[in-house]
Amino acid sequence: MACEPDRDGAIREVAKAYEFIKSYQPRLQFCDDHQLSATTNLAQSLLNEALRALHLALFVMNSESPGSGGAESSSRSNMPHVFSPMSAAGHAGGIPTQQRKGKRRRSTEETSRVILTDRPHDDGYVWRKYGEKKINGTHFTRNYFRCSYKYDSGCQATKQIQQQSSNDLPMFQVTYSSEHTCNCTITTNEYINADLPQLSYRNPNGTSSPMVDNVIKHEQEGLLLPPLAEASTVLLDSMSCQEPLVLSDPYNLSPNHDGYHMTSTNDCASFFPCGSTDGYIELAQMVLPPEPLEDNPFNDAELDLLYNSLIYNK
DNA sequence: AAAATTTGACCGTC
DNA sequence: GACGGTCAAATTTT
Repeated sequence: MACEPDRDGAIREVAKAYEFIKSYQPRLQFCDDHQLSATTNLAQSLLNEALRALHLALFVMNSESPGSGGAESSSRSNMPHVFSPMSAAGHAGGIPTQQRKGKRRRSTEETSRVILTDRPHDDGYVWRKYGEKKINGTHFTRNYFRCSYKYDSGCQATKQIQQQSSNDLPMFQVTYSSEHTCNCTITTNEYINADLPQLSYRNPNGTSSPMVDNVIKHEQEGLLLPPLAEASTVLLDSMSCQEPLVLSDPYNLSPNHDGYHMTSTNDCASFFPCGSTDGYIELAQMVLPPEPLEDNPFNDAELDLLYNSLIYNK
């Protein structure tokens, strides 16, 4: 893939930022819950989010390295993160001529979007699982979902969930195909109470565990983490191999007439253009503090380095 | 009993 | 023939 000319250098920079933040994080953990100031809380949240984002970035970048020998690298079907509607499903360019059992491969005209997330169900729609397959060259099965209102509203939206890693925070590649025509989104509360499709994930030790989205589990257990520290999603440009965007949890993927837009529950968000041109996503919000933090362990240059590492992989 | 999931079979594409 | 997306009967869950 034709990305950065110096990939190893970029990986080193991200790894450096990761280690830098990691080393400074304990400085913000001296306060107990009662002493936790808003500033420290925000800083801790930012650190958590930055660590998670950098971890994700490293994961993606290492996975993309040709011949890197990463844990997930293997044969053709376990392709790196060059997610393209053309290549992801091995399209042949023909529209299926029959509606019989077993019809497959979608046409090239059909829209698909690919994201990398640790919360594959958190998209505001109700899905029903209709299949599961062991895919060649991958360690995990691929799960197939259709819109629950397929037969009520004729909605043709489907998605595939493929676990990508078996880390403590398992990551999933989610491929959406076809747009929803059902207008059947659910609210956050409805989502929390909804029956979610069953999806298990593999732990590092190889055992299988039920997959429960973090936000649901935390709310059910009464454990509310700082909102910025919940989870991350990487939106992968499906056409141009642009750098992935790392999004923090307050962002919701919600449908609009064009597909999806991102909304934020955080007031101190800024808008940053994203280079994607395929209509998949054109604008991303990057959370920034409203003003310099007191006791901020980073100087401006370091923050610039972190920011550039996150956004541009510089 | 109804709804949801599982799983083997089917079938188009490569 | 291999692969993988979908179907649908069987099974499980609610």
